[in-house]
Amino acid sequence: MVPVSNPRFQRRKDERPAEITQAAFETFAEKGYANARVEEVAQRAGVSKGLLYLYFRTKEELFKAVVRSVVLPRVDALFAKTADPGLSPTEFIHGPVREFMRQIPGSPAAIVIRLMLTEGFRHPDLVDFYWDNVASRGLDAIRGLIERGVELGEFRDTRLKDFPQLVMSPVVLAVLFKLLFSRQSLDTDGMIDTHVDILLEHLCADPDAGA
Amino acid sequence: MVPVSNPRFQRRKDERPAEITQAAFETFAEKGYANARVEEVAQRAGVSKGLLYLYFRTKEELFKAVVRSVVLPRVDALFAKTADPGLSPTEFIHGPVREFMRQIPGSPAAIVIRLMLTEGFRHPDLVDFYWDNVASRGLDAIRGLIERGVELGEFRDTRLKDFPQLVMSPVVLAVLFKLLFSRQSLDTDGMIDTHVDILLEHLCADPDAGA
DNA sequence: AAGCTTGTTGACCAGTGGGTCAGTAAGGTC
DNA sequence: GACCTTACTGACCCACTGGTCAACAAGCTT
Repeated sequence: MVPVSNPRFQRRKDERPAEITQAAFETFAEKGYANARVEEVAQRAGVSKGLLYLYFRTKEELFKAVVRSVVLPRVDALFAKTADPGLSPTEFIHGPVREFMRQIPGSPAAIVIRLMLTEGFRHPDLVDFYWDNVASRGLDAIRGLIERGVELGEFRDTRLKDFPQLVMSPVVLAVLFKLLFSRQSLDTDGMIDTHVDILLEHLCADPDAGA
Repeated sequence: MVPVSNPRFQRRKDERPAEITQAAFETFAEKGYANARVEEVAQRAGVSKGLLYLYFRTKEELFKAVVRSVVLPRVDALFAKTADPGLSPTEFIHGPVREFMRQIPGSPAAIVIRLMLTEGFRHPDLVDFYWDNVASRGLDAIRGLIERGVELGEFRDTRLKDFPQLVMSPVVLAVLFKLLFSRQSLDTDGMIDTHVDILLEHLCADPDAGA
């Protein structure tokens, strides 16, 4: 009559970190860093708090692991799509770029952005990581895209190429708007479409039209 | 030999709230809400913690008082300038609006924006306050400005008027960028100028030029 | 200068939550 | 099946901090 069939727990060394990381992401997403209890993370992962501390030295280490594990796969997937050489810069912006911008609000990326803003300046090395792996690479990609369009004679050579941030700014705003003023409705897609139209209009304008 | 000349404290009932509020603003700005200690706020205000709790019932009340006291004067000052009737919409955007946008990053408003983002969704009534008194009014002002330009025949009638957020989005981005990636340099003024140029170009474009 | 009001202090309390560790048992090995 | 390694548990510790309150004294009034 020994309860062999019902062990209190299983040893699953390899799976634990990912499971804990996932639970932590959910908890941080709901509560933010400071208000997330390590105990709750452990519970969600179906694990004791002690075990969590076996895999992650501190709460801060856990937080960093979360950001890395959530961000890196997403970014890599995105940059994989970027490598589509069959489209002209105009088509590329009007297609994949616009689609990408539409998807960010409402995706886990939005939560990561919020976490970066919320907790970022208390974790400088995390910000550096984010800059190197996400922001910097993204801005370079946009700049490169514009420059390619200029070389091809498709785009005008304006100062926009010096400020690739301008391309993404409505996306960031949309993320924050929905996060903060969730009570107010905002047609995110419409806003992004309008923005993309304005940008393409600016880039493609006939230089001889005005003066 | 009674130390009459050196009283341990002075009674300054009227000045205390403002002084405490100011100290709290500085502390919240540096540490964020969760990491700011009430004790530290009291010390900065040159006051005991007990006295602070005489003027503010809880830490949260204190936080709300801070946001109100910092935001309201600024917003009112801004909307006072807005009432300049001597400028055309184009001139108005190119002048006061652009100047306003340039000033936000680097002003206390930036800190308030960060605080709203950081702590906002744990203080819904504060978000409502901010929406009613700042965001909503600002967006209405921009929308009104564009519509006036359209009526005067100065601007094209495009979808931009449905998304006044687009006008402000680079400012928000600049604030966050400087806050987060303070290590990276960003020519905020140049970016805003470029943005304003693109917008005015879009609004003023000769509708007969293209097709 | 005595007496009163009340602005102000500072020691204190209690809840919270990050982090620890002695002990337990899963599940291999021989 | 005896033995060993170690993944895992859960009770515990304690630093920290938001909030309280009895006592104190500034500075009026008379």
